[in-house]
Amino acid sequence: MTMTAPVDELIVDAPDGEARKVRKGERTRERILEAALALFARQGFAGATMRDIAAEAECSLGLAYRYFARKEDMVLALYDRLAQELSDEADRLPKSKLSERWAAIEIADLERLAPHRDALAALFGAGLSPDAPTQVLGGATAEIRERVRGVFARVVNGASDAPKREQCAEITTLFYAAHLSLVLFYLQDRTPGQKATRDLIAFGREILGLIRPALGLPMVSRYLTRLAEIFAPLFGPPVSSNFGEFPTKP
Amino acid sequence: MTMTAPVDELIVDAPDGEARKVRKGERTRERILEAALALFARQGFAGATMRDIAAEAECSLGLAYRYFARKEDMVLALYDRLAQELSDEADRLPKSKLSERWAAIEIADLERLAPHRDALAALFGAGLSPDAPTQVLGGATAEIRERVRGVFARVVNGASDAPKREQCAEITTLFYAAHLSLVLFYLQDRTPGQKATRDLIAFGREILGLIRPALGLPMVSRYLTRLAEIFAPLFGPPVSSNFGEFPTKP
DNA sequence: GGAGTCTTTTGAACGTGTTCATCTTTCGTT
DNA sequence: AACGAAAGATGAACACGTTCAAAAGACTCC
Repeated sequence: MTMTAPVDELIVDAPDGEARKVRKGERTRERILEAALALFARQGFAGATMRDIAAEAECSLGLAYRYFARKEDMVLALYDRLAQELSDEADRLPKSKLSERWAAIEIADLERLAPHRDALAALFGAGLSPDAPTQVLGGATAEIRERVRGVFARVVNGASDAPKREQCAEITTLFYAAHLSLVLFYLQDRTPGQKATRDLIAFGREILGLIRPALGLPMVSRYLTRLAEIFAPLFGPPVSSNFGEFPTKP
Repeated sequence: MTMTAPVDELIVDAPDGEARKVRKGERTRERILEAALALFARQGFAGATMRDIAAEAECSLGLAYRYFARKEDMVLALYDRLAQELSDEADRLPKSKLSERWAAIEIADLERLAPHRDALAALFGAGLSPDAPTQVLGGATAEIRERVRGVFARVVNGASDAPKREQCAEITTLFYAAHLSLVLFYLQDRTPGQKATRDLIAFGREILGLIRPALGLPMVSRYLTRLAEIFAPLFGPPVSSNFGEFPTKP
């Protein structure tokens, strides 16, 4: 979260108009990330070698590893960025019905993901293994998960027909679960223009609108609680993470 | 599907009581596969190197690659085997209610998967990428997919309260989609004894029992049809596959 | 039993992700 | 100005998955 404190965070000397206020390494990290993302887009995740990336960023191979311990961490940084953008998007959402807000945010997310399908698939794929260093639902990604969860929390709470407080948390959990499934679906969707995924979102919107009035019923409410309780442990307690920390090596 | 015909399939000479009726390579393949699965179980998928496997199978590194073009193909062969076993299991299922049969087959499957979580996670993970050679929903796995689909087709059709014919195909598609999701859930389930997954199956069984009487309603029926149509293209047309073919190299 | 062909097997070599000991630069302190 | 430590950067080296040319063996047919 917070960076391991370097001797001083920023130097406000400002020799020229713009940069130099941040640590040099931070700019290097950015340069490497940009190079990586450009290459991922151009030749795919597997097709872009770490040596290619280093060359594109005009640095040595070893330096890339100083800022990104694993190749997938580069995609993780991208995912983090996309999640932040989505978070902003959620704030701009009109105060309409729950079903509309849900569909809107999912469409917005998929549009954002589109240019990076290949890289994201690699990230999710690598994160599937139970002992993977960068697990999708593991400790290293807890911060991002929390951020994405926050997106859905605001989608739910800000709706014109938002359910009552206690139920909002459950719905948020279920929305997050649905979101993960949707992304996986999307990554496998080969239909032109990802029509299947769009249809699925439209379907979800309809069902959600249909179901919304029933959320107050005790029986429905009880089932939702149970389902949310089943999913909750998988999204896990926010184990302490150190993703995003600034490297400080001995 | 069918193996590329070798000059002669089997020699019925039978020098000793048992083997020698199959081609030598087939026995070698089996030996390598057993070695691989043993090592996967012992040291995990990533922990078992191809050199380890070759050593365990007492053959050269190159030979392992003659029978399994990729490391993941070894897991694919395991998955194929498990799918076959599940298919047999489906035939042994009592002619009970749909919800019971569904829950029973899922529990049976997860019990089978349990010893190979790590390896299967690697297979699914590697297959996530759109350009992966062994894609989960790609051409190379079409045969297995068809087999697993068949399992659910029999689960549905053989139920004491089976829906009417046309709807069975749709339900089968949806069951297959649910199955894939369930396996992914299971692979991420860290709760002791995979309690969350078991709870999820129990939940599904309840809901299914609750919903079953409504399947005949035109409105419900129409929604199911739509949903099935959304999923169908992802499971794809059975593109010609050559997984399992016997190698015949120039 | 020998020529010819198909099958099986080998091990060296390549490319890639990752690690690490080491060098250079930066910057605060005296 | 000089020193020393922390930050930044390098590239050789390693392990692993994968490829490939070629050897060795098995079998057919004459």
